[in-house]
Order: sequence, then C-alpha cells, then structure tokens
Amino acid sequence: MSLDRKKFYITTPIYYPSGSPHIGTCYTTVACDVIARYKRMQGYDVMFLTGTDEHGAKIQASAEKAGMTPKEYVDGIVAKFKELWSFMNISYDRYIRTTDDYHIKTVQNILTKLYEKGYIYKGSYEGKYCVPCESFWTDTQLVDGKCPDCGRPVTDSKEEAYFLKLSDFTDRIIDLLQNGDYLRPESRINEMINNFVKDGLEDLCISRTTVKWGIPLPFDEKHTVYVWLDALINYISALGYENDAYDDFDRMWPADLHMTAKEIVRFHSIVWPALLMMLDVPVPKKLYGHGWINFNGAKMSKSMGNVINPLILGERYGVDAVRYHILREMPYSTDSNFSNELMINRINADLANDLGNLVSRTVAMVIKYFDGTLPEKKLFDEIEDSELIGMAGGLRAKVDELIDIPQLSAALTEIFKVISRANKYIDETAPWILAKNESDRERLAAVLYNLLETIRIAAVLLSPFMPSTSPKIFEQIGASEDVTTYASVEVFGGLSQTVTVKKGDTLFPRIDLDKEIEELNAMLAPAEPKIKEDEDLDKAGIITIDDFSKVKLRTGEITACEKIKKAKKLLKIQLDDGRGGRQIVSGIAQYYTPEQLIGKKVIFVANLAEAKLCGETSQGMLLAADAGDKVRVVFVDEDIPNGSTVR
RNA sequence: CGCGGGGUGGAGCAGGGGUAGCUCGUCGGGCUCAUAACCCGAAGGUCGUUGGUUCAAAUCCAGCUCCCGCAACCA
Repeated sequence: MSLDRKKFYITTPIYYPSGSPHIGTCYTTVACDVIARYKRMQGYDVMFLTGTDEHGAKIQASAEKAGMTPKEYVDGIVAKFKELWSFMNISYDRYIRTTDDYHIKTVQNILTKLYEKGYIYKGSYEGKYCVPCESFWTDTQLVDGKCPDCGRPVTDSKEEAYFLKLSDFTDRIIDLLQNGDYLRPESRINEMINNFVKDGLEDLCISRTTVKWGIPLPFDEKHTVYVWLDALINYISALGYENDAYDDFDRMWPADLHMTAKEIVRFHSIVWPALLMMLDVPVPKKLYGHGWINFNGAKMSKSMGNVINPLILGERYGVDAVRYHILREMPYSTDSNFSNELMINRINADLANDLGNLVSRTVAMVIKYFDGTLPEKKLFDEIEDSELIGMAGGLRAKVDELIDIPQLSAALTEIFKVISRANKYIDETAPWILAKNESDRERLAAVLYNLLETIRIAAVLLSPFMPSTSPKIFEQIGASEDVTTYASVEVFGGLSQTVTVKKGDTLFPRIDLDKEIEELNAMLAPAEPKIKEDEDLDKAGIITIDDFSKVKLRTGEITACEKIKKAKKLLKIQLDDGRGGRQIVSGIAQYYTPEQLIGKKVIFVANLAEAKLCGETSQGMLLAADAGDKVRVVFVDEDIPNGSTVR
C-alpha cells in the first residue's frame, strides 16, 4: 500500500423529505454504506455523503398543511432520517442539507458563474398551455395537437424564465454515456439516449416563479432555482466547492460513485454531467442506478405502511439481518420484491441455518474436542482440504471485483457459497468420527482449524455488510484484531495455530415463520392511526348549521356510466338530477363496474364547483362511504323523485 | 399507442444462440458436531403466445397477450 492513500468519494442521492424514510431509501443508503465500509477496509480515504433535498413546492405545501414554516417542518423530518441512519448503522461522513448556508452560497455562486459564461439565459417559456392541467407542453408532446394528459385543446402561452443551455452538450453527453463506464447497469444507457438525448438535448428551464421555498437566482430574485439543479449541486457544495465551509473538493472530486434509484438516473446522467462540463469540472467516475423494491400481492400493499417500516423490521430481526436481506435480494439491473415471508425465509436459510449454525457447530466442536484451544500439531490433507481452502483463499479477490462494479448481491452470493462449502466440508470430514480415535487428533485439529479460518475470512469480508455481526463472530472464533483486517484475508492461514474459541450467543435465532407472519399481520389489523386522526379532525373541524346548509345535497338517478380510459380510478357518470341532467366524474372505478351503477339512485353534491378530471367535466360529487380498502356509494330508495333535496 | 420493468418447475429468481440452473418448499435417504440445523438424492419446466431468422432459439427479430411500477386521475 502506498503512502498516499487513494481516495474514494461515494454519495447517496439527497432525499426529499416530504414524507418519512422508507425501505427504498434505506436500500440505497445501506448499499452505499457497504461500499464505503469496504473501501475503508481496503485502506481508502473515504468520503461518504448523504443528506436531504429540502426545497420545493411539495415541502412548502406539506409545511403549510402542518402549520409550520418549511424550515421547521424539514427540521423534524431530517431528525427522523438521522435517527434511522444511526439505527441502520450507516457510517456516513457528512450530511448535507440544501438549506445549509454554505450550500445556498455555492448554488448562487454557480448560477452567477453560469450566467456570466452565457450558459444561463433569459427566455420565455413558450409552449402550449393546458389550463385545466396547469401544464406546459412542447409541440412534440402534444397528441393530435391536444394536451397529452386530458386531450383538451391547448393555448399558446408565454412566461418569462431562465434556461440552462443543455443543447450545446448533446454530443459530449452521448460520448460520456456510450464510451466508457459512466452509467451502470448498461441497459440504462440506451434508455437514456433513446428517450432524451438522441434527438438533441433541449435547454432546461431552471427557474420557477411559482415556488417560493427555494434559492433565489442571484441575478433575478423574483425567480427561484429549479429544485433539481439545487439538489445536484450538493455533491460538490458538500466538499466545499465555491464555499468556505469545507476544503475537500480538490482531494475528493470527482466522485467515484453516485448511487441512485433508477427513476432519477436521468438527472444524474444528463443534467449533472452537462452542468459540470459547463463549469469545467471533471464529471463523476460512475453512476449506478439500481432498481426498486416492489411489494407483491394484495395483502402486502394493504399493509405496506407498517410492515415496510425499517425500524420495526430492524427491531424484530436485527439491523444486520435487514441489511443482509435487502442487499441480497436486490438484483443488479432490475427490481426486487419484498415480503415478510421472503425476508424471514432468507434470514432463516442463509443467516441462521448456514452462517450462524456453522459458527455455532464449529466453535462447539473445538470446545468439545480440544477444550476450546487447538493444538499446534496438525495434519492437513492436501486433497480433502483443497477445495475449501481454495475457495476461501480466493474469496477476497472475487468480492473485491463485485464491490467495484457494484454487484453487492452477487458479492454476498459468493461469500455464502464458501459458507455452504464449509458446512459440506464438515460432513465430508466427519469430525465426530475423527474424535473417536486418538490417532486422528492431528487430523481433527486441522479440520477444525480450516473451518475457523474459513469462517474468519468470510466474517472479515462480510463486515461491511453486517457490521455488528462480524465482531461477534471474531470473538467466538478467537480472531485477534490483527487477523480481522482486509490484508489478513488475502491468503488462507492467518488465524493463530493455537487459537482459543469462546462460546457466544446465537448469532441469528431461527424465526418461526408462521407465528411471525401471524404476529406481523396482527400488528397491522387495526387501522387505528387513521381513525384516530379522523376523530381529531372531527373535533377540530366543527361547523355550524349555516355552514352545512351551504352544501346542497340532492338525489339523482344514474342513467349512463362508463370507465374513463386514461384513468384507472375514474368513472364518468350521467345523472338525471331532475333538471336536465349533469355529468359527474367519480373515483370509484376500482369498486364498481358501470353496470352495477346504472339505474341506481344516489345522493350528490349539487353546488360543488365544476372541475375537470382527465379532461372530463365533473359537475358534482357522489356521496360514498370510505373504509380505506372498501368504498360504498350511498344509494337511496327508488321511490324518491330525482332532484329531491337531502338534509 | 404516456414512460419503464417483467412473464423460466409450487414460490422467489439467475442465465441470454448448441446437454435448462440457483435458493426456498415437497418427497426419500444420510449424519448426530450444531440454531429440529447440516449433507446426499429424487420428483417437478415443451423458459407467456404466434410467426420469422438459423444447421440450432429460453436466448436474436416482429406481432400479440398478461402482470407490475411510475406519471395523470379519487371533486
């Protein structure tokens, strides 16, 4: 190892705190943590950055709803993130918040620079505007000259805005994506080029006048910078680029790995490198866009909110088990599934049965046959031992390679292949038979040594994945500190020949699948939080009889009903309201077929402001009871004339 | 035709022109050191469908179909 340590800079995206952190953000962060820990173990000078993206309209809205200032609101959420990361054993070196002063300064300095260089210019956002949708569209986005969302006519509209000159960088972005290994997995390269780059990049509108919670453009304070630009810059502002808070930019940049989920690959593979090119700053070395964790089956989706909470899972099964599961389950280039059953099976099979039990049985044998300390004299068997020793000895090189790509799931698979091989080795060598003959003592010692040594190598390489489990293993197999290092697992045979083991607690207790699933389901069954919230709202939202009388409720009969094609949830209903009829759009398509509704008499809100949903006019609202997973329209008796008042 | 991902033994996935593979589950056997665990073996798949390219297709191409996620939509 050279005196000058090589650096490694790795980042998670900065998370958008409009809600609480979930298992998906958890995956990204844990994956980065593993790589950061692995690189530290290899001797790199590591900088591991994470943080939160705290500007934008959604946050502004959520804060208003909660009756707080945006800053107060995000402070609370940030605390939650930090709590989760500490619970998940995330070893980040720095946490950036886009509301930090130094970040704001960097963003403004960069904007000024780009403006002076001519990469930001004032223009007008000219396009087709769809009034009901409040959206701008380009000519190419229009369908038959109409709004692609609702199919209604659009009007020409103009709004003053600032633009980033991405169009100059089409060729350089294509070159970056196609040549070299910037973007991984490779399947994303074509996706990006075909969808966004091939026909030439369009200049990006980077200012908003409607969003107040953000960083003002230094050269025109009426405008707030587009949150994505604000967010991307975090990767360099956190190092001290264009600010005085830190001084790591020269040392750490360019980033060695930006880890993101696939839906934001677009910004990281196109806008971000182009922005850096404009600044004459080198582009990052690698961008990896992983898949999502999906939840299959109706049972899961209903209960998602609770089950997927990483805190609950970690408390029940241990943080390392949860880390292991999500890392092992995520394939390299596609999405993964999550279910309690999958996770418990995985923990039982891999961690309890294979790894935990291997440690347990090996340590037990050393204690039983040698009182815990192996004798110096051993008889190795070149043929019988060769495969195990070969696999264990070659493991580090394999894992190194997979971490770099980065294929963490595959790296775990490799490690567990060796663990499996060790279990098989016990069967082949049958130590309990060797133990019966005094003449086989030396062979027995060698067999147990080989096992301890294999466990040691596996545990060292696993330590970035399961940082609290590996030390427990070291303790049990009697591995002193000098043989728990990365350097010590380059070759087989680092463990002391006269090692002393120590019985310890069960590393991963087996989980009773049926019982556990039952308990988890029981935890979800009562939908208490929702009801509670409603009760509070009931008390908070007392209205007077006058308020109520403002709502005009009347009866009507459904004469026609059809699904709105573009929408999943909407039904278009023609209603005989006793006064010439009206059309109502209702979000109940998942609960009723049109046939079930035609001819039925219902209650509707008659004086609700007209609205457009997916391009269809809705003149009122049907009354329906909402039980979360069940919605039932309120029907009335057939002998009530259409148009009767409901009080 | 909004964008994207996918259909491979009971479940979850890997493979990506030339004997169809892994984990779990099931069944049978072995072992007794260990966390009812570990080891061996077996059953189980015409790789969604149709057509094309090829000496050869799960794999390449085209169409169809179904599922999932995102976006829009619960007035």
